[in-house]
Formats: sequence, C-alpha cells, structure tokens
Amino acid sequence: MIRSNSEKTLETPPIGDAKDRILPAAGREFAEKGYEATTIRDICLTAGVNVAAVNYYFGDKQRLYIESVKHAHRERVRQVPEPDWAPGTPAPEKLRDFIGNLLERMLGFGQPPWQVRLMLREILHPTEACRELVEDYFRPHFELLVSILGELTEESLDDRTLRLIALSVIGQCFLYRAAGDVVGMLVPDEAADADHTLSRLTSHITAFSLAAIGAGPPLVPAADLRPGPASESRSQ
Amino acid sequence: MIRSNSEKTLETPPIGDAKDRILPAAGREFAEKGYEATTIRDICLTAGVNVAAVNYYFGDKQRLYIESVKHAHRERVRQVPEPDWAPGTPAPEKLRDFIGNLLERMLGFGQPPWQVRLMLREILHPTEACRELVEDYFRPHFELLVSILGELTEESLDDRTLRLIALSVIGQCFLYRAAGDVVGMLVPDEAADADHTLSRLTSHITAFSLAAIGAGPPLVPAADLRPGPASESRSQ
DNA sequence: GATCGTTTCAAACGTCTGTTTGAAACAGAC
DNA sequence: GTCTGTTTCAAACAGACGTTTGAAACGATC
Repeated sequence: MIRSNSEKTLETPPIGDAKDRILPAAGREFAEKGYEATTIRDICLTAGVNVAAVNYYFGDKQRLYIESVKHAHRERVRQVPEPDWAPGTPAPEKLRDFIGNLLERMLGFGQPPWQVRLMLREILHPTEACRELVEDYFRPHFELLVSILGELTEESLDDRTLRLIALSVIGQCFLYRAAGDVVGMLVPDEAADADHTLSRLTSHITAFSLAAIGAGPPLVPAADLRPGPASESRSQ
Repeated sequence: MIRSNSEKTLETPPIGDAKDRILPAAGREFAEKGYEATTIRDICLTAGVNVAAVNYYFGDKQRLYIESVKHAHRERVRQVPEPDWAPGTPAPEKLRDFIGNLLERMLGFGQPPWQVRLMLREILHPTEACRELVEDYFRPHFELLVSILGELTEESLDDRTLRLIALSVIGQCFLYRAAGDVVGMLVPDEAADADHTLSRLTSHITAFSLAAIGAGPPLVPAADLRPGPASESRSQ
C-alpha cells in the first residue's frame, strides 16, 4: 500500500504506476464485456502489468471490479459537473438544461465513454457497488429534478406525484442509453440520424414533459382537442 | 431430430423429453445469471439430463442460448396476447390499454417471469438472437403504438414526431423494468408500494402522455400556467 | 433374437480461469 | 557494499469450464 516516496516520474513507458494503470483498464474491459467474460489476463495485458499485480494490489477480482466502478463514478462526476443556475432562472429553462445534461451524461454523444457503460451495468444488474452509486450519485440528481418539477408545478402536486413525473422524464432519457441498439433497429436510419441527436432529443423530451404537466403547449399544434372519443373536425 | 412415434407418456419422473426440458431450464438459468456465468452443468442438473445432452441436441452452448431466447419469446407471446379492440374504440382508451398491456408484459406484476428477464438481457446486450426478436416481436407492437398515437393526434404530426412520442411512452414503461432496483432505492418504500402498481403506473403514464400530446388535461389541476419568461421557442 | 437408428450416460479431454509462489529487480538507509 | 521493504515478473497451481467419446440402453423393424 505504501508508495515509494521518491518521485516516480522516471521513464516507464506507460504513465502512472501499476495500480493507476489497472483501474482504467479494468473499467474499460468490464464495461465492454461484463464481469464474467472479462479475464484478469486481458486487463493486465491492456494495463501493461503482470497478472499477479491485480491480486497484489486488489486482493481478488471482485474487489478490483468494485474499485473500478467507484473509479468510473468519480471520473464521470469530474467530467460532467452538475448544472448551476443563477437565482431567478425560469423553471422551464432549468428543466431543459437538466434534461440536456442528463442526456449528455448518459449518451455522451460522440463516444459514449466506458464509465457510463460500466455504471449502466451496475444499474441493470446491481452488485455490491450499486447502493453506493445510488446514494452518492443518483439520489442528488433525482432530488434536483424533483425540486425543479415542484417549482414548475408551483408546488401544487404532492411528492409522490412529483416523483412519478420525475421517473417519466428519466425514463424517456434512459431508453436511449439502455436500449439504444433496439431503438436503432426500430427507427429508420435517416430518422434516427436526424432526430436522435442531443439537441433534438433534449427539445422533444423537454417539450413533451412540459406539456404533460401543463407548463408548456401540447405537441399537437393548435387544434382545440378534447379528450373525447371520436372528436370533432380539425379546425384550422 | 426424429422423435420416437410411440406415446411418450411413460413414467419418466420429469415430464417431457430431454430437449423440451433443457430449453426452459436453460432460459431460467441464462435469465438469472447471464450467458457467461451460466454453466452447461447447471442447466443439465436443473433439467435432470446428462451434460452431453446439450451438445447432442443443440450442438454447442451458443446455439442453446439462441434457441432458449426464441423459446422464451414464443412462450411470452402465448402468455400475454396483443390487445384487440372493437372498431370504434376511442383512441385514448386504446392508448391506456396499450400501456397497461405493455407494463403487464414487461413487469408481469406478481412474479416477473424468467422469459421477460431473458429478453431484457437481449435488449441490453444484443447478440445474434436480438434482430429476430425485434422484427418478430417488438416492431409490430411499436407500429401499433405509432398508429394509436396517429389516431390520437388526428394525423396532424409526421411519422418522425410520432415515433419520438412513441419512444417517450415506451421509455416511461421501460425504466421500471430495466432499472427497477435503482428506482426502488430512489423512492421511499411506502410511496413505491402505493404508486408502482400496474394500475397506478398505467394511469400515470397514460395521463402524462395524453396531456403531452394535448389529448388530455395536464397533470397540474387548474391553474392557468404559462410557459414562463423565456418562452419555449418550439424549435421546429 | 438380430439389427438398426436414436438417445442417455459416466468418464475423460484439453483449455482457460483466478490465484499463488519464489525469485529477481529496485530504491532508499545505513 | 549490505541490508530492508516494496514492487514486478515468469512460471506453476488447482479447479472449473465446454466439449468429446465410447459404450450401454432403448424402441422399432425385420
């Protein structure tokens, strides 16, 4: 555990010492192939260290996995900080920023970083590392969204309803991350290329959600629709 | 491949012949532990057959996996058939039925069946079996939803927008299946017990979605809300 | 009964896994 | 130099894995 106190800036071909090289390598491998399919040998090959290093530094494979999830979590928090608004920012704008930020974190348009994929695995198939992830990372974000929604609805809804709405918002974003491949198969390529971008998705989900809670116009342009069954003529 | 033509109702302790016993056993194991973590020995122990049976009937482990996914798919279709409406059924009612049916399929309140969990694994980490699943199973459902939404909006929206809305609806449902554990950690137990039931979720998601497209009242009761200062510039 | 194709089984195969080991390499203190 | 604590490495370990095998059991046909 105790590092050598000399400056370690010597000419080791890869940067960082062994332990610091193992963590990202392990995260990448686990994110790509899952826990079982990832071998310590692969990780060590990627990290450029000996197979014994993992057991030397982390004890066993499972401990390395948990540490790599935590490491991914810390890295991601550093990369995409929470939004911060000036006092008086209108709530709809906050919601839009929140959704855009959430989509950016989740999808990371361009190259979806391995950190997100690793955390997604934790969400879908929770292990020991999950609870810590939820408390440190997801709950604050969730509560932020709930408070924005409370502001938007002028505190006219109870907490339970607000949470349901928050989950509706998150669900819309989450689908593109978790089931992105299937979504891509369902939608024609040209439509996906045009619509499934960060800005278009942000606009759609924001507009959809604002309309649902009555803080924005409904998606159907102008017609004075009624809930009624076989409704009337489309005036205008 | 060719079965014995004699009646096989003899006194074999487990019912069905070997091949028919392997498929459900494999599905259950794969759904529970994933592909890599599941061993042929476990499957054969559960199915009550010899380890060699898998390779005899299915060739190798991967082929067994694909066959078990298809089997799960067929089983699930048999269990929860598509909704069928009388002509003239109001579109909002159709949407509500569709959402309820989707939630029931996905969540299977009571005991989430292994078939759903296995298919979820395919959605999240697609393999060879996924494309077939999408074409045979998901696309018809998706198109049905799009047509309901078209009816609801009186054909005033183009297909691309309709698909985005459909994905918003599906996303809201999907979250509870794919990230149910995390959702359960985020929401207090008593709220989850009360609100995350089939009927309450169906009501919420239906009301949320109808309001969003202007085919129902917004979730906020009465107040005459306005979008706020920075008026939502509905980009295209 | 003899023969055939099909199905089942226990045992073994070769490979890959996570983990351990003992020695070598290294840096600093004396 | 010598000693000490730490880090790295090639090699080996025991076990579990998917797969194969050869023989036995079975039912049907002659």
